[in-house]
Order: sequence, then structure tokens, then C-alpha cells
Amino acid sequence: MLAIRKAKLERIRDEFGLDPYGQRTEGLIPLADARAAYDQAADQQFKDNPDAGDPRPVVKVAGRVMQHRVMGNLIFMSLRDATDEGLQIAVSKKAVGNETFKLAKLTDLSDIVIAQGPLATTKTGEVTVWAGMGSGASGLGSGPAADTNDAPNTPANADSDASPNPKPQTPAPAFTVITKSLALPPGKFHGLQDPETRYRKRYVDLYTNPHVMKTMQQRIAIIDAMRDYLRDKGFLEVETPMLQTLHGGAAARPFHTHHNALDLPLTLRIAPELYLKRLLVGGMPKVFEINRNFRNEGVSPRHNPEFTMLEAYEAFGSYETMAELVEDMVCTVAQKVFGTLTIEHKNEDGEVTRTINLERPWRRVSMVDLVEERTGWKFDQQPASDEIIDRLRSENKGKDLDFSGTPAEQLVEVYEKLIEPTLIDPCYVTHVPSVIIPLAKKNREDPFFADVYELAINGVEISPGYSELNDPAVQEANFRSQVGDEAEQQQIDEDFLEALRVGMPPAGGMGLGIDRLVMMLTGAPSIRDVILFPLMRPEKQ
RNA sequence: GACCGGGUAGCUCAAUGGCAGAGCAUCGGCCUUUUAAGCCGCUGGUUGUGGGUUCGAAUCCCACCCUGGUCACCA
Repeated sequence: MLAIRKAKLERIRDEFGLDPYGQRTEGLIPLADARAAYDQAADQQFKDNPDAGDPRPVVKVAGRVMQHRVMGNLIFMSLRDATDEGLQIAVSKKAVGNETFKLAKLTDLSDIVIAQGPLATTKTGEVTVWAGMGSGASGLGSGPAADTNDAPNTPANADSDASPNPKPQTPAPAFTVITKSLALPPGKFHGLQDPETRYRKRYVDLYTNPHVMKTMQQRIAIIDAMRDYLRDKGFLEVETPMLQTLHGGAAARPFHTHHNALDLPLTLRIAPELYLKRLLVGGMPKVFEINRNFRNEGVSPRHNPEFTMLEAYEAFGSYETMAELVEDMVCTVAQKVFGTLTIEHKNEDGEVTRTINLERPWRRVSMVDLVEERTGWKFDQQPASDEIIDRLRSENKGKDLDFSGTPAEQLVEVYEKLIEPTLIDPCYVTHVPSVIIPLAKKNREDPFFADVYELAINGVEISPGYSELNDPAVQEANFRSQVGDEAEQQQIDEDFLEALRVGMPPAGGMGLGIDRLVMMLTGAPSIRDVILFPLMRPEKQ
């Protein structure tokens, strides 16, 4: 079957004298713009009185062929680009001549083609580019393979509009194959469904499944809107090292690499935090960074080894100013990109499966109060009783609940495994045990807790925010008494401690998982649906 | 890493121990208003890989590979 397509490629080259891999082409407009250019009055006027001139706008479009219907001497194709799921073109033998018509007939699904002609509806009312029809388009051109057709060879309207003195030029073809596809396309009805193939061959997924293109475009729009928001608030976007000699700023295992010239072991960053704080020391008052973090951890529907994180720091702020910032920013972004603060997730049948209400104000509750509200037990500095442990275990058989830690760790365990997944509408969880957060200030009234929030939306943590610890002595002590797996503990970054000794203003800081935010806003069930090229193990030969 | 499910034609899927199939795509015809076009005809397979059981394996067994989900880790 591939051989058949290759043979067609050679025919395009030999028989039609065309380059099956095309060249630069001017005057193309997106399919959506072409559709919008349709002029109903002009169409009607021409249909009523074709002899009184052709007022219909002429467009030149390119797209991938998604459908190809040959009706004898008239061919309809549905083209797709990033702006339109299926703008129809029609190639009529009478309008384009025998040669071009043969080429159109030879065209395969998934080829990329160019068509030029007036916009008119069909009998069924579909806006269609009628290749080569009317006064504004021509046949294949005057090259060696020029055919004999009865369309006038005048330059296209689109070109003459652009210049008051149009240069004489080779007339643009009414229809041409600009890129031959040598791959067999997925079925035109079901498309590409297999998740594995979709992630491996995203280039097919993107053109085959319009919702994928849409989701990715929404991701881009969300990030753009966040940048706009932060810049409006006076934040400077900075870039800090991804190759680090000490990985800090979070508790996670890093990827290891090596710099040859310096013979230096390096890790990919797990967080930019410690460098952004150095910028506060240096005098930048408001900074943010949107970029990749790398964590050598498991893969799941909510985890990809490289993921995109926003971190922002504001001198003289606190976790409360950051909560205000995140709340306002997310609402602004949702309003700008989606036009609503009510986010609905839908299944394949279009039924709403989850509704997230982003209306302000968002709930704020301390972790102890929230866990008590949901479990009836106050996990507050006292170890959980055997009864409550037995009850929670029996009520949550699928979960592997670990109560072997300190009371603080028990509280966090219950919150993260049992409560957080139930937090669908935005909820700021505050007063997190300070022992698990070495980079934040302790609460002045009760130093058992840290001055931080953890924002959960859609059942996952979207954003943490801190009143950043700026006391070098406390910071050093925290580094030296960390809890948890040794492999994930933060290394002691002496230069960072030196920066704190130079003096960092009190500050608010926050991180925001971009991928999870996009999942929440678009309803994507897997992080892989919002990352263009998620990590996949290579297929064995 | 553990457990459960999946891998059959380009795509979407059937076939539970007895000739490996359908729709669409492909290929050859007919057709100038179709749009999952229609009609006629034809193709297309190392059933993920390697072993085993059996007269006979897509189907049962073992190992491995890739993968979706859950759990663990983590954001």
C-alpha cells in the first residue's frame, strides 16, 4: 500500500511536472479565515445572474485532505488545518481542465493540497472553495504540463489586491498537491483512538483529532494569559539554571547528567526555587519563571517526568498575598480563555461528569480542621488512636495508609490520600505541619505549623504557596533535620545559605503546576493529554 | 516496583480449541452538488515476541516486550 503511494508520488513528479514536496507559497490564508470570507450576498448575486460579473471573494487555502469524494467529473475534498476541522473544496473538471482534474483524482487522504477559487455554497449550503472557477483563478498554470482549459489565465484577485501595480507572474494553480503523504491515514470516521499510538505519533493525533489540537491551543492560550497577568502585576520573567550542581527547592529524586569539559556531575533541576530566591536577595522584587522541572519519579495520569511549573516570588509578600495572586490569576485566565468560571468536564458522550466552580472567594481552611471535618478525628500533634486508624483503613481498602510516622506525618498522610482527592472546587488548605516544609516560615502563634497554603482543585494539588523562610540559621537547621526518604531529601546548598546571610527580604512565593491547571481547565483526564510529547518507552525493534 | 486489563488488516473492532472476519481506508470500474457520499468488483494478516500443550492455538500454559488503569513514589 505504501508502494502505491510512492508510485503516485513519482507520477506527480513525472506526469504533472510538480514537486511532490512543494515550495514556499504566498497568499495562503487559514481555513477559518477563508470560511469567514464567504459573502452570501455576492454568492447569491452570482447565482442569480452569472453574466453580470463575479463578485465572490477568491481565496487561496492549504490543508490536509481528510475526505475525498469523487462524483465522476466533480471532486469534493474536506481540508483541515489548525483553524478549521473541515473546509470543503470542490474541483470540477470543467473548471480546472483535464490535467488538474486528474491530479485531484490522484490525490490521497492525508496529502496536503492547495486550492484557489471563489467561495460559494453547495446545494446543501456548505461553504466551499470552488477551485479554478470564476474570474479570479486559473488552471494548473503555464508550466510544461499546462493543460488546455477554458478558465481565463489572469492573476488572482488576492494578489492584485495587495499591490497597486501587480507584477505579471505565473498564474497560481487552482489546485495542486503541495505535499504528498506516504503514510496511510487512520480511518476517517473513528480516527486514531489507541492511546499508545496517539502519544507516540502526536503528529498524526494532532491532525486527526481536532479536540487534541484544540486542547493544545488552549494550553498555549492559558500560559500566554498567565504571562500577561504576571507582567501586568509587575513581575519580571527570568530564566534560572536547569543544569544544577545541587538540586534543591523540593523533595524529589533528580535526573543525573555530566558536563564533559568541566568533568562535572550535574542534575536536572527539580525546582527553580533556590535560584529565584537568590534574585530576591539581589534586589529583584517580583520575579517569575515558567519552565520545565524534571523529577525522576513514577509516571501516572498526573505525573510526567518533565512537567511545567510556574514559580513566582514577591518581596515583602506572604503566603496570603500569593493566595490572593493565584486566585485572581486563575480566575482571570479562565475568564479570558474560556469565558466562564464554571468549568465542566465532559465524557465522550458529552455528558457533564464534573463541574468546578471557580467563583471567588475560594475556601480557606486549616489542614487540621479540614481533616477533622471529614474524618471526625482531630489529627493535632497527638498520634491517631488505634480505633481511628482501623476505621480509616477499613473505609479505604484500596489505599495503602501509612500511620507509622509522627502526628504531623499522619495528618499529611490522611489529608493527601483521603481528603485532597475529594477537593474539586478550589480550596486553600493552610496550617500545614512545618516539619515537612523546610523552606517556609513557621507560624508565629503556633510553630508546629508553617505559614503556607496548599491549593487543591479538581482533586489534586495545583499550587503551594509559602511565606518564604529568610532566616539563614533556621534554614540551615531545617536542612539538617529533614524527614522522609534520604534519596529525596534536599541537599544542603551552602551558597543558598550564604545568599540568605546576605539578606533576603521577607517574601511570598508560590508554585503552580501548569499541566495540572490545564487539565483542570480543559477537563483532560491525563497529564499526557496536555503535554505534546509525553515520555514513552521506545518500542523494541 | 506490585496488581488488574489490553495488543488481531492502515484505522475501528469481531472471532474462546476447528478454514482469521466485518466496516471504513487501499486498488479497478460508474457517477458534476457530495459531505462517514452511493453502487459494482478486487485486494489486503508471521493474530506483540519467543517457547510449550494439542491431531489442530488468535483462543490454553510459561517467559519476555509495549501499553491503559489502580496502588506505591510524587506535583
